[in-house]
Amino acid sequence: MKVTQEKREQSINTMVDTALTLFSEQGYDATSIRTIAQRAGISLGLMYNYFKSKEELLVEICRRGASDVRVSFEQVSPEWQKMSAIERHIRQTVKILKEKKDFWKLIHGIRMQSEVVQRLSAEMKEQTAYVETQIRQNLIEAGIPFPELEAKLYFASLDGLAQHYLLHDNYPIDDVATLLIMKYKR
Amino acid sequence: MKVTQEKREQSINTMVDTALTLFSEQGYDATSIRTIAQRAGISLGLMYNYFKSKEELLVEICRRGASDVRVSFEQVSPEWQKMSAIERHIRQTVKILKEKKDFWKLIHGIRMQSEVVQRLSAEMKEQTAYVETQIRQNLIEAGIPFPELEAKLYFASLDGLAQHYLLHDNYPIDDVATLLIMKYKR
Amino acid sequence: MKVTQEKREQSINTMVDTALTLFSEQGYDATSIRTIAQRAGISLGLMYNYFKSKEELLVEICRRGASDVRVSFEQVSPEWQKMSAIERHIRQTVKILKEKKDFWKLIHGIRMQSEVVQRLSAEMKEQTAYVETQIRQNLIEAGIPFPELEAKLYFASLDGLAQHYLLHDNYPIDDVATLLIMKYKR
Amino acid sequence: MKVTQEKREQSINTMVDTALTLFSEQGYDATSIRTIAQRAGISLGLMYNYFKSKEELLVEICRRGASDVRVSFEQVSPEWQKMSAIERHIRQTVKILKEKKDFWKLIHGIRMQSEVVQRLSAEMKEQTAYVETQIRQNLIEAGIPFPELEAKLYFASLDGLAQHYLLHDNYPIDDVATLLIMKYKR
DNA sequence: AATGAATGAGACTTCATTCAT
DNA sequence: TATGAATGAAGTCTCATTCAT
Repeated sequence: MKVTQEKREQSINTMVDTALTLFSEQGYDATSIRTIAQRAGISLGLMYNYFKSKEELLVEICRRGASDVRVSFEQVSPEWQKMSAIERHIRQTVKILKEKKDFWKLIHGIRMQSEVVQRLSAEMKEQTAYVETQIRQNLIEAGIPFPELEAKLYFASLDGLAQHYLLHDNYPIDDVATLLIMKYKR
Repeated sequence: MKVTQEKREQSINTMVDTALTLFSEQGYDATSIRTIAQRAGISLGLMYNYFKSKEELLVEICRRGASDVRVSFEQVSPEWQKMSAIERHIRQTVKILKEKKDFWKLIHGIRMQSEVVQRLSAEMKEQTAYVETQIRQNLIEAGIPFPELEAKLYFASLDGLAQHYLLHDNYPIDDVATLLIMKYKR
Repeated sequence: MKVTQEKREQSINTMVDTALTLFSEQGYDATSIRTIAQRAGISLGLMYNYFKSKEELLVEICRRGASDVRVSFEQVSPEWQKMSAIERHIRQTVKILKEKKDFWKLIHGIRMQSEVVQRLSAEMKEQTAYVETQIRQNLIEAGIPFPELEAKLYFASLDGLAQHYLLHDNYPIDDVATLLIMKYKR
Repeated sequence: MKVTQEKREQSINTMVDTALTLFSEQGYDATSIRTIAQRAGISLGLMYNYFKSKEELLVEICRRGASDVRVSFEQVSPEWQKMSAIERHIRQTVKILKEKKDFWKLIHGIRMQSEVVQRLSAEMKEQTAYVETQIRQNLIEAGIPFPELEAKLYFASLDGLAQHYLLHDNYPIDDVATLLIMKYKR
């Protein structure tokens, strides 16, 4: 029973990891279930013992990704304690981006078309609503005019940063992030 | 002969326009040639008289899009004469974005996976290299440190702005753009 | 244009005929589209140019079958003019059964499970409602008690006859039909 | 040991009952072994410890159904003693039909295609040959002409009755059966 | 005896593309 | 030039069945 459970989870992990890699490399649509199965070293049919469909597999990948984000935002490393909310947010975003580059490549690659990802985005927004509130609060406290618009610009900039990091090799994300942080210092 | 030529061009225009609309609505992969032909009111086979393949059609769409960008950047409206290079660049970008929303939705929707679009991006970069130089020059002249990085941040921010405009309904792009411009005033 | 139209119809006829034969031999579920295509000498994909799905093909077969029934019931051969409504109905039913044995084998083979066929049955009932009225009227005029129940028994008997004819080789349907007719003489 | 034997039989009973229910609801082909196992609350693999295949399971269901028929025909309730052979046969048939509606729905649903059921039908004919002889004898004694054909018509009518009872909700089978019986009175 | 993970053939369906007319 | 019939590879998904534990 326990062995079975373990085997099951191991298989699922293998599938999810392989799928994520391939999805991020070739795109969701361009990756066939057969290819995933082959690369994962399992049979085609096994996928369907655990996931009702290809989309379900995508959903699971997203669920895990979202979970990782949540965890990552919850555990603030000690050295970041004294940072401003914005600096911490940027640093954390960059960290997550680097750690889960595959996942974010997948997300950014399909978010314009996929309903799944749009649903996920909405959910993640809810999760990180607290962070957003902090950011906005921070902008207000800094006496910055138009804090609402300013927040929009902030998120757009950070998103663009992510996009370019995912799109270009050797993008100096840390340096550009530092520059962005400086814009909001004092 | 000339009439024929005109009919030909008109057919092509219809095809390209219809394809662009559908691509931006449903995505490139999810749109079939048959659907395009039906919506364009022409026969399936005719598409292949004008375009060697579906990808060729995409290429043509991109060519036209790139051309529009070039034209748009060349003709500077009089009222923008006295703007700074950056302000002008942002305003023009926003203008192009609004005018060709379909096109940009398509581009942003597939640029992460499609080689075609990556090639196009490279080409467009070459086209707009002059603009980029101007921007960088402008940053330098403004005495801003790290002009290279600063340019990267600038383009990332503008790209993020575009992304959010394309992604969200009723995005107040003009206001956010104004805010971005203000960052570079003086 | 006309040629195209003809080719189209010819292809469709071939498909429908082949499908009907195979469906009646092996059953609807057990017959694959691939098999139909092979036997019809056409490519697999062509089916889907004309029929949205396997079920749609079944629907078309049923439509044609129902149409045949309607036509058959409309044209009463001269020698049947003087028959009673019931005798004529039985004779016509037997005639249709023999002429379209394939079709009826298919129908009787799947009517217990298939919604398609149940819908069709309902439609055909509407078509032949007039006949049913005639039968019932006839039973009433013959002074038979419980005409409603009697009509039910009549249709059940006729249906059972059909069933056994379709199920057993060399079933003497004409003789049994004659016997049934005699039950309702005078 | 005996306990084991009992458990075994109980498991088998559960499987057979569940399978019968599902087969009659959705049809034999449309019901998967996995679904049966889930609904029966046993594991997928266990089915194959008791039945070599899905068809074997069908065979067992049919065996039991046939056995029930035999038993039912053997035990004649006292009140039916004085009925004619035909009246008794019809009443018994209706009784069996009602008691095992699931089973008969399954049988009637697949008998046109399934070899299994055709084999079973043949076997059941042998089993009930005695009854048939009685019926035929009865028809002869009643001085009815063409007793062979008459027997065929009789069985067809009864079969049609069954078919309509299985096919339509609230079918007044008792009343129609009574009417059929009356046809053979005296 | 019992479990359910694993398999792979095969079903339906879509779609870019070709080609005869 | 224009049509749409025809093709067949490839994709997703199902399912009876096997087998290690």
